[in-house]
Amino acid sequence: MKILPVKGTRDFYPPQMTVRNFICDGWKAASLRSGFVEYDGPIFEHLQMYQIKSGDEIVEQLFHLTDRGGRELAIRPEITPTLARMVNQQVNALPRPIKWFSMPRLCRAERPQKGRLREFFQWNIDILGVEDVLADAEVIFCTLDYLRSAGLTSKDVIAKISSRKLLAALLLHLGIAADRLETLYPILDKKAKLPAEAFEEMLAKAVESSATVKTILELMAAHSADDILHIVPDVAANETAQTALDELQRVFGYLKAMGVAEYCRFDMSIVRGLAYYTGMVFEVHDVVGDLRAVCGGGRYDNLLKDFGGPALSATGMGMGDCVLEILLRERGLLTDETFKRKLDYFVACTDAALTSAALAIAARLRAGGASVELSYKTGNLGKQLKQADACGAMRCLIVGQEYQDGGKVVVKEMATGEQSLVSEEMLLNRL
RNA sequence: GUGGUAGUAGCUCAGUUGGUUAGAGCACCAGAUUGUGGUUCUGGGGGUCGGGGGUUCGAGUCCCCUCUUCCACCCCA
Repeated sequence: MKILPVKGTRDFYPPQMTVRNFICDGWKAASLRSGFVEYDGPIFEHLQMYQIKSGDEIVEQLFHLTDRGGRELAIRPEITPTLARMVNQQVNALPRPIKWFSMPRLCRAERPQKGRLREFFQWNIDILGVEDVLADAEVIFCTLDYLRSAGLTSKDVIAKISSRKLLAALLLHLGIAADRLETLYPILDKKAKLPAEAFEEMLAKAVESSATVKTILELMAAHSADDILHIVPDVAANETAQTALDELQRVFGYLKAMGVAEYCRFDMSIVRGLAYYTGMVFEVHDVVGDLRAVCGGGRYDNLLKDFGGPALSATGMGMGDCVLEILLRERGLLTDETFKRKLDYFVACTDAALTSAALAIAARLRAGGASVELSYKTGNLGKQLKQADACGAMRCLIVGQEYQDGGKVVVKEMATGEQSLVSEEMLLNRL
């Protein structure tokens, strides 16, 4: 019976694995450049852990199971709860600031579509214990630093940045009741995902005053502090709003100082659906705009307390591999040439009697740190050169008559076809 | 969970109103070529036509169910 792969999963054959490693290596390098240290947790956790942050609906969207002891478990659909649990467990022993990154394999029981599968990898960076917006700027910088290192320019991607604190202050200022904010966020978050009319209709249902609806719509299109002051002039006297605005402007100032300002844009329509964000929020999108968000993040100062720990401020970002890979491919940043296998040497042997000598040479080269492949067949040299070519070997060593006669091997440069006769000692000295 | 789309070799796809033993290109393996690769030529292996059921003398082709893919919703941590 033929067994099919599970819906929404991927098999990583060697070429695909090369792509995955390319992405993960880039994530890791960027994290380390910015001073983050790596952590990981178990691939499953208690189901309850995901309900704390996201409620009961979440159960339908993740893979859960009951173990033989009756424990309700879930395969992790995100790693932030694990991070919160791990940090809380050792919160008094961890040196501050806590700058951690991870590249977990996650599973979500959703219907697969473009840029979204049921199993994927997600780069997470988080800074805990820093209330200052410097940490927010660092998170955004590290994200952009990676995207830049992958070859994406400000013509390819844009970081849209806003502030939940600012949005909340503005909405309260406009007379929205505090207990209405949480229901309003998911609606505002839909602005870019819905046609303008449908969005306005949804908003009108949630907000009574049509004048307020109009003002909110104007605010959603704001791209600067001036825009906001123009739309709501009397907000200048609102202390909370002013503080939030000042913070946001400091974030942009820091991002400019770090040389990534060209990627960044203030955009009030970035809200994020989740209730738990408390400050800066941001998303990176492709400039063309036909893909879902490349990544998203923001400040979440209450989460650790919600997980039974002390109040500890936090800010972070998550980036999945699916949309990123589509984007990198579309921009020609993942080409076959990039992933051609590279091998230092291929050892060919033309006489079965010299097999041991060829093996010894290969082993010494390997001991010297070179990558070496060899043929498991002796004889037909043409066939072995063909294999050397297929392996992506830069040089082919031919162990044959010359070795028997004078202990030398033929070194053939695969790119040029140039050949030279070299002693084994000289060969090893080259390493 | 809802709607649409498609499924024939490892991959990309042909396959006539239902009609003999289902084809091509690429890839793979072998030979031409037992000491010289990328080119070329010759040959070979590889298919339960996604799966199951039905109609029919006869189904890759028509009907039903199901699985899977891709796309759009719901959701998006």
